Amino acid sequence: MSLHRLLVVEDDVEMAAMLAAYLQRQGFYVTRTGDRAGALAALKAGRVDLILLDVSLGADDGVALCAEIRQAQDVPIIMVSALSADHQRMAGYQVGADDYIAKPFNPDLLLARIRAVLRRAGRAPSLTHRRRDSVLRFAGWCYDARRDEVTAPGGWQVSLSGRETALLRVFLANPLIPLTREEIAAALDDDEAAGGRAIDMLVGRLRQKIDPALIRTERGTGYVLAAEVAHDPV
Amino acid sequence: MSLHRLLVVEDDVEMAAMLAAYLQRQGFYVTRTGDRAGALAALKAGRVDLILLDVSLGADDGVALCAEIRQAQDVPIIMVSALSADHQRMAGYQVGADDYIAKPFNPDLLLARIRAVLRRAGRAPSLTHRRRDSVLRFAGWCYDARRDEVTAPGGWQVSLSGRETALLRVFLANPLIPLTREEIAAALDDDEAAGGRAIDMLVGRLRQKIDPALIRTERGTGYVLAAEVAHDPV
DNA sequence: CGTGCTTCGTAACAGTTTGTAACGTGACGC
DNA sequence: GCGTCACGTTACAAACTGTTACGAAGCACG
Repeated sequence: MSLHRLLVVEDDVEMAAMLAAYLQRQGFYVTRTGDRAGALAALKAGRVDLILLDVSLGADDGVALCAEIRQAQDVPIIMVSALSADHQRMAGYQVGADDYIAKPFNPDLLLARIRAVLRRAGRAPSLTHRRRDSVLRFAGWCYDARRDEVTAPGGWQVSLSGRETALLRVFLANPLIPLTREEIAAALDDDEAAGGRAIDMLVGRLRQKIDPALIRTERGTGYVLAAEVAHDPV
Repeated sequence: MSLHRLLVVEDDVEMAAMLAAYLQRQGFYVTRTGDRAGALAALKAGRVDLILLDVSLGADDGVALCAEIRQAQDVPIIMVSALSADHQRMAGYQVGADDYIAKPFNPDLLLARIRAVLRRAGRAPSLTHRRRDSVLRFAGWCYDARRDEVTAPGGWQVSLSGRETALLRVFLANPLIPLTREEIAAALDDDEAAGGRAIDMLVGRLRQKIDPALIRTERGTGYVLAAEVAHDPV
């Protein structure tokens, strides 16, 4: 079974208890908290698969909290609220909520929607690298992940530095998806690189060694690998 | 910009037309169909980023169709229905829908939920139409989406900047449809541009590079691409 | 420990892109 | 005809990016 970990952020203790009991019976691992500080602490403490976030949290604002969480993490968030007006719902979606459920709600319907979001989130690609033990082909080029070797369409071998290889792998893991400098820096586990122009330099050097047209610039945004990638299992 | 491809499956022609027009103005590439056969054909023809699926399709059953599609593909599906009872919603989620929206609905809320699902699905804007309709012809001109190249009727090549290309694609996605500045800004994912006269400048620069007569001004309203667009499969 | 090489970052410069401001011009209502 | 306002166009400034140059850090080797 799933054993997903849910975080219920709800300041109404009775409501939170009922919700937690129900969800636990449905096979989820539930953490409860009632305010912003508790939610952030729980997120810091460990991985959370989905957040049920009440909009009205007493002193704290659920919408603002949603935005705050979303800035740092891509964790699925379902907002729960007694406020059901369209503009209030849209405010929730605006700050990155995956769904917005008005109180009172049918618990079974909530469950269905939790499952729908979890299913979808489970398949979302992340910025992490994929399997290393394969050969990737893109636009006539070839990257052997086991040997860290890059072969040009003509058969020539190109030697990349460690950092260039890491960058290439980031692109290969996210083909045709525009990546910001911040995302690239994060994928390289190098937060400092996000500040200066190190990423630009790196991209420039990689471009010089492989086909410059393969990495396109998204002005004001970042860079994209302009080719599809085929994974050859070996 | 977005340029996601949506498939609207709706047997009420008027409703479908309104929906398609609205979504096109929001910068989506919309395909319409009214029944199961049409939906399956569209899915077979090319990649679709999201399906808006009406539950009541005359002879066909939307819920069954959803299940059928889900068995074959992981494409995001939002069900749309006049049936808003909880058990009917749950039936939708049961067969793999990502969201379920009851009619009548606020178009802006629908838009927010489409965006939420697309974001979670992690789909890069579909490049299918680039491949399948990778060459668009309009009034003797030609736009190769794969290379972002524009060719004049005489055969000369015109080089457009990124933003000019984006604007041209917005027009090509909405031929003969008058677009307000706000709609263009929205399609360009640039809310700031709606305020000043950036859109006017952009249109002016695009006009200068291609035939000025191709983009007509709707005084007091916005601009129209004054040509039909043919999609050349490649 | 010094030397030479490679790698990788910052600084600086130039070319391009794009928005704002300003001004003229043409269209529309009267 | 005429005033007003939307729009086209020019000029300019700011931002972004590619590229070069250069220096620091790491590493192999004698």
